[in-house]
Amino acid sequence: MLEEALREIERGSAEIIDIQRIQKLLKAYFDEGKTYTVKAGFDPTAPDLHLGHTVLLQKLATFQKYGAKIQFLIGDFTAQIGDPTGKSATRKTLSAAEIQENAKSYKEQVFKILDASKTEVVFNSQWINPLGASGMLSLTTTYNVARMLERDDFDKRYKSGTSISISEFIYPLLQGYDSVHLKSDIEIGGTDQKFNLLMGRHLQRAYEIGKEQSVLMMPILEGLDGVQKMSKSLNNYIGVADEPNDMYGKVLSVSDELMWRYYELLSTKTLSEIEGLKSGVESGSLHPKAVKEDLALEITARFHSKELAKAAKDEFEKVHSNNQIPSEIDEYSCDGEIWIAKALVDCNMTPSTSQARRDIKQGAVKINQEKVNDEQLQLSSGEYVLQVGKRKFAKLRVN
RNA sequence: GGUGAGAUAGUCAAGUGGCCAACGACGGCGGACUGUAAAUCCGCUCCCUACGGGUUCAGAGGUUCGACUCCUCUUCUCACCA
Repeated sequence: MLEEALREIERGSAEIIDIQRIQKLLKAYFDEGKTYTVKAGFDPTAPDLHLGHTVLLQKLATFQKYGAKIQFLIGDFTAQIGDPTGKSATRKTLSAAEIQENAKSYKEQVFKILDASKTEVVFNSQWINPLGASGMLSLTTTYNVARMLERDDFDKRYKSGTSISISEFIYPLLQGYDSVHLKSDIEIGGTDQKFNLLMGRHLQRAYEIGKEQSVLMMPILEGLDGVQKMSKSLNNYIGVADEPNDMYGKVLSVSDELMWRYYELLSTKTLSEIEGLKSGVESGSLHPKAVKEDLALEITARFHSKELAKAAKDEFEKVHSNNQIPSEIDEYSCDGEIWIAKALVDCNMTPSTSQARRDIKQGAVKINQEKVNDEQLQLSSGEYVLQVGKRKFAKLRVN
């Protein structure tokens, strides 16, 4: 049991510092039912979660299974500074109102994964504000500028003469101080957070609270392309708020290789179950597509519901396996005869008539399931189902 | 503050007077093959009812029959020096 718990906790992690302590905590839980705390900090700047963010949440959920109390920290104070990690320029500050708003939507999304009864949501302004100038001052005596500048990002900016605000030096200290205040046993975060996470250990020692948190770092999740990190700006993400059909389709579109990565980091299946699936696929007794469908179902169901996930699966099969028209498609109408290329633009299916012509030339355009060959085609009055490529559909009524 | 280099389509990056709507790579889109996979192969990739026309190569002027290519100024980026 302890063995298995450890395996699940280590699962997918990039680096763990002081694993022995985690072992001890787990042992105390299994032997005596003692709980412990796991802290994870979230920046309330970006409340639009995608699956990349849920990797951490998933890990927290695993900890919850094995006796952890989660300290879900919303860095409302620190967000006013902005984490300098990986940034090449000083960041803008957010207003208090914006932070509150973001924090709220955070909470709404997060409890789809975490067990609310074992989670304490805390805001670090609660203890940082009372710290006062003197508290802040004594915090700054625990570290020095030379070591701060060892950090890669600071180092680069320092050498190139780019501005580093003093407040940015404060950021890691405050994040570390959170661990002091919360007396966290473990803190988890992304690999990019290593410096900040270690600061927690340093400060816990400096403040002599009698423990030093273990640190568990999770890797950055790859996006749909399987290469770059999942992010909104690269448009290779699966959003937590995505529609069931989109979500299901996106999961199914990842490569087989990436599927295993997603299983490891996103699925609630146990490691041994996943091993079973893997050997099933290798031996040929399981079709990779079926395994991927299960993953897509699981993920869609988590953020929506079992029923909606099943419906998304059915819809998907209808459209893609059986080449039928989706049940819900956008409808448009226009007056009078219309040129096909113009119609495609008007229905938001192509960005320009030039593109529309190219698509027609390449045989990508269908009307009522029939391929269009004539670029000059005029649509007279009637109802048409337009299709470009495999996935773009629209219904057009010409009056 | 001084000197030098540079700014080209979504990104990177060729082109240094006409052959340039601009090589190539990546990305994206489409087609074939499939499991809407991946890999692979092929095509497309500024706009316009188009064998033609229009607007593009940081911005503004200028030279020229003709400029992405030459000159001037402006803005921004980078490197070296101080």
